[in-house]
Amino acid sequence: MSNFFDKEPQSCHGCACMSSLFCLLNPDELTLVDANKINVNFKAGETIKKQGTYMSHVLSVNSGLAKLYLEGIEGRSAILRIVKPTSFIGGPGIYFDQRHHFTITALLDTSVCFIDLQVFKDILKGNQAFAEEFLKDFSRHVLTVYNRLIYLTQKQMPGRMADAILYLHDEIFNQAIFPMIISRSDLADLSAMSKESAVKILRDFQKENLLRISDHELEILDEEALRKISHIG
Amino acid sequence: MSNFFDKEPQSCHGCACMSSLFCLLNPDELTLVDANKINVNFKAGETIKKQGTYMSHVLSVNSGLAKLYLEGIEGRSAILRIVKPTSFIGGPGIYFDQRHHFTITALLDTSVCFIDLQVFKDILKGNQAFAEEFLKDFSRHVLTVYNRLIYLTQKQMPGRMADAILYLHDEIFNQAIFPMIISRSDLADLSAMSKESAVKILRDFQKENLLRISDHELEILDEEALRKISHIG
DNA sequence: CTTTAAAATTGACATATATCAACATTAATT
DNA sequence: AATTAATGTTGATATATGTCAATTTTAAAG
Repeated sequence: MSNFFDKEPQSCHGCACMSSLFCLLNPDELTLVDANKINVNFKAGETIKKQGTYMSHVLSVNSGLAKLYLEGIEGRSAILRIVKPTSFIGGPGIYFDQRHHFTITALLDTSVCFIDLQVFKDILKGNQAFAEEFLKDFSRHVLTVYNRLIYLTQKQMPGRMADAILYLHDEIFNQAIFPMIISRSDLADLSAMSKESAVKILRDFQKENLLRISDHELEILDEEALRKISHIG
Repeated sequence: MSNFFDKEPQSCHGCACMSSLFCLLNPDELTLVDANKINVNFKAGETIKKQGTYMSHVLSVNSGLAKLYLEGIEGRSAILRIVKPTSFIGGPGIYFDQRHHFTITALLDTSVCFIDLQVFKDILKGNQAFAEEFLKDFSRHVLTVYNRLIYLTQKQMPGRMADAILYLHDEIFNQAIFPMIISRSDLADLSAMSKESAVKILRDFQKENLLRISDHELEILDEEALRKISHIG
């Protein structure tokens, strides 16, 4: 899809891919970011950041799609969020131990800007509105994790899968039909079950005409029923 | 246990109960906190803060013990942490929506200071070291929630219960024998299982001489074995 | 001290869920 | 087009876990 000519101007000034957080920077701060960022393109499937590594930069996703997940026990994963453009990605390591506490993998070809962590922190110190918005973003993330903890531990499989699909609908794609770029294994990691169980639940949902998965797309046919299943648990 | 005469000086200056975060305040800031805080004593069982209510203050636990939990589905709870003195309690509501996103209940008679949120925020703005420590504390909390999410969704009951007990040992009491002030129901909420299952797992642990629960205390008899169960899952 | 309420305990049972192994389908590579 | 690898699918089976109902123990209240 990308070729030699579609490269961006490479300047943060006027960058259309800038995540909303950075809109709060003044021109000087933006110049500083510009001078201390690296832009990298990842192919689908590639690892953007690996849990446990040193955090030298914070991230901003310009285009594409990625999954952000905790690496758990014996190779199992818990997906915390699907990252769509344009999103800022920091994490608890910024102020705790300068490590990444989750792994990020590209689901599609994905363009990411890496912004020097020290520069980012310096700007945070000097720009109150920026700092507040950063904290708001982080807090919102924490709330989604609270929510995930509840629904993953207190609902059973159909409710969890319904929540995963409604999450994709409400937060990522915002339409009843969306491309099925998330594998059954990913859906299992989003809803804390084995991939075989995920397949079976999805089959049941299709039998009951709640949704359709074919031609690389997922269509929600009965949103109300899905919400009901989510609600019942 | 408390009587008319054991009241504190009521000044933050030189207060022995101050949580470590507030040690980073200068005298003027501390005076400001002092003038905008309320101290309240709760009896065991009382609700200190209720999820969903407006966040007018942040909290500091001076003495006693409390449980901090998410209210989930159909009255079920997920305990995020046991709060021991002296601890600061903020939460994602500070910068997101000024609401409390968890409920806090006293497990013992507990003394809490409520510090005006706006005053707290104002001090954060002006004191960089204080702000950094606040963020570090919040980030540490987020990491424990990540950890909880993994172990609650990827381990089975014996591993989860072992983790709950080791959490009490490592983080709260720091000794092999500690008072059993946490009910079976609380242990169930700490390890995401029914209280009947919690009872059965604890019985098994006692049969295998991993621990002893009697006379209102819990003694860890075989820490290594517990850690092994935690590790295996 | 007695009564009542709350918490803990138990076993039987139903069911939710993972695992396994085999197979089918699709995508990637040569 | 052929081959390989990855992903998806299925049913049979074992097991983990919750629910229920009955009972005991402990704590609280009069």
